[in-house]
Amino acid sequence: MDKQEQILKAALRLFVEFGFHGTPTSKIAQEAGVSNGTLFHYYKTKDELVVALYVYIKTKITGCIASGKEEGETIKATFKRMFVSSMYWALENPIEFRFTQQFHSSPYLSMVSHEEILKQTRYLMDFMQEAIDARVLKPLPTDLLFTLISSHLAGINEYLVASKVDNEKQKEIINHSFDLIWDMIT
Amino acid sequence: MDKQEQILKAALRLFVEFGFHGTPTSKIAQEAGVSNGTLFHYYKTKDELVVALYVYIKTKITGCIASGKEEGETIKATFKRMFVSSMYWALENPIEFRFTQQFHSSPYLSMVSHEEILKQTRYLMDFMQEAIDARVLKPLPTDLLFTLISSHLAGINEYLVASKVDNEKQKEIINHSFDLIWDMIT
Amino acid sequence: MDKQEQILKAALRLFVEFGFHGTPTSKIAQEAGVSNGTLFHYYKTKDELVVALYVYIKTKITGCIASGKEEGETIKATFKRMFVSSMYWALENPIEFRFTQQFHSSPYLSMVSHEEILKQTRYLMDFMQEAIDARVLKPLPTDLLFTLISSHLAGINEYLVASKVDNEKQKEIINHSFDLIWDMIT
Amino acid sequence: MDKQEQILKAALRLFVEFGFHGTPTSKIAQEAGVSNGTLFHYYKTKDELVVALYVYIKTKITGCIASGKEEGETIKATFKRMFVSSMYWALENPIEFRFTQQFHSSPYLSMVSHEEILKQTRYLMDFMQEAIDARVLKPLPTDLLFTLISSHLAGINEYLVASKVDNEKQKEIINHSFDLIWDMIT
DNA sequence: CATGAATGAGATTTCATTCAT
DNA sequence: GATGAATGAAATCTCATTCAT
Repeated sequence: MDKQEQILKAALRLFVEFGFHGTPTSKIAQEAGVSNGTLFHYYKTKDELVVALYVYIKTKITGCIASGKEEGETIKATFKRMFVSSMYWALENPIEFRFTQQFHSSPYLSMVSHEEILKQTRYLMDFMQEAIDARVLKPLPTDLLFTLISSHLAGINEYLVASKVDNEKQKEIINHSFDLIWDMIT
Repeated sequence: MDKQEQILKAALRLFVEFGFHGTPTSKIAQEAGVSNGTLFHYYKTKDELVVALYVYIKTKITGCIASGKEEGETIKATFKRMFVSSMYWALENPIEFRFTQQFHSSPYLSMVSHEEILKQTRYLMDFMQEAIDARVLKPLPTDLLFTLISSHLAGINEYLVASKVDNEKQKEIINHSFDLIWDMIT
Repeated sequence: MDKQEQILKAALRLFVEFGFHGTPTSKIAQEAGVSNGTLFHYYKTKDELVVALYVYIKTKITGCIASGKEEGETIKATFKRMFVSSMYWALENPIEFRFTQQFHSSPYLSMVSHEEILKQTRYLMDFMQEAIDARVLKPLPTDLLFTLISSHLAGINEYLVASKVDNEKQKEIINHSFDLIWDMIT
Repeated sequence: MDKQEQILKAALRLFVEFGFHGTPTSKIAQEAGVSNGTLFHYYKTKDELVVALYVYIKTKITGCIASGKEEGETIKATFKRMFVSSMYWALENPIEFRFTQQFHSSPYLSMVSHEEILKQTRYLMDFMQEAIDARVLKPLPTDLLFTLISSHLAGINEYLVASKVDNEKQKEIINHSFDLIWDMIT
């Protein structure tokens, strides 16, 4: 087994359950089945581990959202595909999603290099700029659009998790919420 | 001087700057100009202080949002008044607002008693239910509405804080974002 | 009510239940129904309170043991009366007795002034010396005799408390244990 | 060097001199020549250290008392051997003996598991039961016998330590005190 | 690469004691 | 006399991090 990945997996579970500061590195090592020292062999500091975990997860999300593009898709279709797949990713990976939420509202966020952030968001930013240039989206700043959509997604997700609706209803709400946001930005 | 309030003020500032765990109680006491023991005279534990601070701030927000009601206001007007005053409260009290954001995505949230949460949200929940009964709002669950609006507000606020637009533009965005959300929920 | 006595009563109960160091002065004050400051009004330090409580209890025991002397009693009869009344005192006042036991094997013992100790033991020491002079007791040092009898008493008491025997049996054991000790020292 | 044993040794010395609560863990670590953290690496809490020290010492005493058994010894001889070796152990290891005394009359006693206590006393209890079955000892409950002998031993020890008699005299007193207790229980 | 004993700075919390009212 | 808010020294315990094996 890849010890590095075991460490990340253990860290993820524990961070979400107990918070970053509520999780000692010793417990992560123990849960991962490695020694205390090994953790620090792979990650020089605890902070580095936290950030590495964030980048690891973010990369998975970005890949997931970007995939599935079909030829000749309309902008709206692309948008919807990305919106819906983000939504389902969050629903299917609640632990990972909660981790990113926690991370965003923590002092760790400022430890992620600017470059890394750009790398993660570039794809979406570029897409939105194109959509604006094509007169499909309203000519709003792309980061405002990004923020609006993200917070909308987070809101819907929070609701779906909290009020356990059945799959049918869930699908309906997701579709509906896409329409709402689409109306907002076009 | 009320030492209890001095402690809360100091805690607020430091928590937002350094995070809950990045702020030792000793620094809070020092910043508040009281002894270490005094802090623990008023709050049995650090956790208790954090929760007390949350309740203190939440109570202020709730009071602020609820105030200003005029006779004969339409539901939409009431809604807009509350939306706009929430927005301005967040903009005028960025420290307090960031604190509540931090608090919500922290393990401390689960330490707030259910009763306390109800007390804070009842007013809005009741209002939304009435608006639904009056066929003004869509017949969605009030907690979904609440979550949607909250995350929308947070999104807009984040954007306004990040991209420092002038007052005129700010006002425009707020009005516009109200229209967007109003379209979503009616 | 005499606040001083209330404090002593509360202290006794708490010291026996939680130990000297497991009992904060604040809890004593609370339990006694007086303010924190009042406790320190009567006793300058916690140590002083502990010692005062010891002297208070010891005085009661000594008085109890010395009382009941009848005219023309033989030395053995006097001895037995004192032995038995000590035993019953310990059984009827288990809290007080346990307190003295705790006190004896604690660093507080060395805080009791030599004079105070003499005052408490003089009566018994003198009596034993007379008994030796009268060739009734073996010519052993009185403090050895004292230690032997005390530890014997403590041993029997511990046993009687631990193994709850009925009154009849209890009486029998006490009488028997007197005979044993009497054989030892005569 | 075994750091764990160094810690126990330092703790023993300090506990006897200053009491359990008068001895901060920091001083134990310092005296043992290890860091503060090391102490807590071996013993999760101070309480755990205190109890571990007790078990450590008790095990040494028990081993010492049980050893030296010769073939064909009469019950009385075995009894005397154990009595005398207990006495000498206490005299030669006054620090250890005082520690156990302190421990017994402290709230820490209740933290020792029932099993551990049984393990320590089984040997003696069994022996006494056999002696009773052989009609050598009076048919008293073994725990009464145990308590009586223990308190007698403690009493004699206290006296011998307090009144520094010469070796000759000491031996005489020990022998004599054995005769006394033997008369009591047979 | 892997280990885990060792470290020690630092955090939270307790509590005897004081003192202004 | 009585109060209890205020104090701050000190205690226990945690935990990220290092390093010899």
